[in-house]
Amino acid sequence: MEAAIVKEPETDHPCSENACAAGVSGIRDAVYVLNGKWKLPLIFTLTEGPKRFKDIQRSLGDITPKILSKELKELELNEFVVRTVYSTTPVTVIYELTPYSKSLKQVLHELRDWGINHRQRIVNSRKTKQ
Amino acid sequence: MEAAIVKEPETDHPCSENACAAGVSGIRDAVYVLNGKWKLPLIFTLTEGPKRFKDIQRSLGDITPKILSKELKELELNEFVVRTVYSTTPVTVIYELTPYSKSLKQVLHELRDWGINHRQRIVNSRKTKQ
DNA sequence: CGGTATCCTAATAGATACTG
DNA sequence: CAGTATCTATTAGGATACCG
Repeated sequence: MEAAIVKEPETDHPCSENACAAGVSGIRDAVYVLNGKWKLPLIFTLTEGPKRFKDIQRSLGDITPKILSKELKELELNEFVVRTVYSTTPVTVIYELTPYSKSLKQVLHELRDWGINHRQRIVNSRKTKQ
Repeated sequence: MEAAIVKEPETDHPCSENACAAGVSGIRDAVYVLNGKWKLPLIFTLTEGPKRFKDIQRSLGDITPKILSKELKELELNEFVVRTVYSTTPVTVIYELTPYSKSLKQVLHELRDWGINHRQRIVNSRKTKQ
């Protein structure tokens, strides 16, 4: 993930015949840039508006500064996030989504709804089991 | 990921105040079960219909049998996939999506479209840069 | 074909402490 | 506040070989 923005799009998953290719590799390309436990939640929380480092940390609950820092850098590299420094004392740093990252709106929306639903399903299934 | 189906839904990401919680934790719950490089592509390829182990492997391009086996087991545990064995010689094993996994249809659709688009964006940006 | 077994690397992630 | 440094544990993922 050192320079994902110029990473060769994976043209080399030799799909069985022909039709399957586009779909599977579309998904793979998406998963590739949105990898890991934190990127999607992080982008999602920034859809609520620009936030400071510490605020993002609080929103995500239990991410350590080291990981958050790394994730933010990757998102910057891939042009999802912009970082702005204000020379207050102490400095204020604001992270916000780029216009491009708005293209993820539908994905995030669907994923969030599905996740909420899925959790509910698990909770229910445990109730009926006992 | 040993028994994700009974894993405690993560109620413990102490969101800053109130409104942010539902969204972020919805996303986190979704990412939690759909984790890793392969689950989404794997589910996607099965939306094309039931497939055999080897066929799935080919569809995904470069997944090793060990990883594929592990991923399929996790998807079975979480009730996304059903495994059926037919007593031919040699045996035929078919994997297919459960009705529940159809609930991921919109997610997969959006993600695939986004991925295709994202790849195109990168290709274009490289052209204009040179 | 449908997997396991073994070995291995690299990425992920967290704890804790510290700095400008 | 906004991170970095260090150190460590866990996991993901891959190579290769093999088995029924």
